[in-house]
Amino acid sequence: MTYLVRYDEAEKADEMTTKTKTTTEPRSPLSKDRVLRAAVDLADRDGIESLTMRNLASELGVEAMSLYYHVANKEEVLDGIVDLIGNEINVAVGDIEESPAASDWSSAMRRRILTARQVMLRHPWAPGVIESRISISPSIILYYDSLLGLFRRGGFSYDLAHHAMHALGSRALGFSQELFDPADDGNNESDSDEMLAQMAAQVPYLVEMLMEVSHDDPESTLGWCDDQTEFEFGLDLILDGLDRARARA
Amino acid sequence: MTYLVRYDEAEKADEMTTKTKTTTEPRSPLSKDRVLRAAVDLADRDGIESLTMRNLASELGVEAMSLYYHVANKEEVLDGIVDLIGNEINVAVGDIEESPAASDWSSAMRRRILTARQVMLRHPWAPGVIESRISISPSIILYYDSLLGLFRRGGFSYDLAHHAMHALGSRALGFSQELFDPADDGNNESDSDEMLAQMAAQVPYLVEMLMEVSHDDPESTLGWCDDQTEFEFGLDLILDGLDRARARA
DNA sequence: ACCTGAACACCGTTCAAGT
DNA sequence: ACCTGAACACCGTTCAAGT
Repeated sequence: MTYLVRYDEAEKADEMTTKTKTTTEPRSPLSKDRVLRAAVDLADRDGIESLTMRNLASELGVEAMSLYYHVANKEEVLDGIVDLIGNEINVAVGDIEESPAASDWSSAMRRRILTARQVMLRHPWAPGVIESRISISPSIILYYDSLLGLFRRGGFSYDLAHHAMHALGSRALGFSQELFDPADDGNNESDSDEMLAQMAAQVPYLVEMLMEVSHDDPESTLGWCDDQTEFEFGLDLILDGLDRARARA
Repeated sequence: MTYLVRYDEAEKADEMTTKTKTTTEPRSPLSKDRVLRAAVDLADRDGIESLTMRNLASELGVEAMSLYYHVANKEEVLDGIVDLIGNEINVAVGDIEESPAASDWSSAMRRRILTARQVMLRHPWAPGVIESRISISPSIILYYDSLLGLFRRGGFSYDLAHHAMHALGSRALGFSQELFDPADDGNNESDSDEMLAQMAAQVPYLVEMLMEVSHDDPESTLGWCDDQTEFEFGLDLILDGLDRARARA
């Protein structure tokens, strides 16, 4: 009886593999890979704060303690899901030509980074988890190495390429954690004009700026106000600067 | 008796005000400000993971539940300590001349940002907490407004200044969360040569780069491998790019 | 007005025990 | 080999009660 219940719960989380199984084989046993994939799905669906060991277990139709047979602890789960995201990036980026003309390193890198960004937009929790990791994921090392290869074939010294990777920072992975989202001050548009007038005395430049510019496409926003347009502006600024530094060297 | 014990514990956390108090007055009552300052001290001393309501309370010689009389919840504590850091930045930045020659907006901003970075280096937990906040701190809004003023007086349109703030991202506050710290793979130097040889097949460029370049000053490192040299390289790259964009406009 | 004790609903994790 | 029940040491937080 408990058995059947467990089966039903697991089926929800993993319909496809279950359907193709023979009916006598009750459940494919848990594996580290299934645990990690379920963790990504859970974070995608309910947010990273819902990713607790207990929630993750129940998603897999299992008790929390069973997870510890497959992963050492929650840190290993977090390391693991970052690595899955890294794989997703590497697959997505795989289609992009590897050896562009040396003069064109910049647009090749641009395409890679914007592709990585597409992956991040599918997993909005990923930037935060990536930044919380102590050791770096193997798949993301591979991604970095591919960027480094582009720099090298584009004529960068290792020294400059090293600076370049640092200058890109998290932008290399397609995101830039923004710190200030004027749209997210908890006001709707109607009362914001009044609000702005009151703020003008304290932060005159900010208020004037907000009255002139505004964000347009909320769909492309990743967390704060890292929207597509701003991301590309910053990215191109850096890529241009790097190309000038390369030409100078 | 319990009374005296409480007094002694609290004195440790706040010697100065206690010393100047009359001996009949036992304790200055808790206040939101004292709670927040104790929270900053605790995070500075023992790390942000030690900042629990129970730890914070005992630091103040009080029970955890007492804190809730002064702050609504832990989120308010975190918002509050970020605001304290913002104040610290504004004080440190206050000495810098406000109205440089228009042509010199860049070096004036550079000084401000590197000053903000000094504050961050004193509070290594601050970047993480800042990025975790939903609403922005008033003191940091003030800081942003001062940067915006520099852009404006330097000849930037609001539109370009807006892009510029986004391009700077967290660099405006003096940090850039780095994602990859090759030095932190858990190896000491002796076995790393062997290690590198094994990695070479998978990530050839990375290995070759690591053999050529290395980080030198661990003192200037903020968390990952955001060291002073790399931070300034990235910052100058962006500031240069922005100045070119301004001249073009 | 300010602080507390007891309790609640959560965490991650250990360990001995089940099949 | 794989999973579990009970328990532990922590969280943040509520609420009625103390002074």
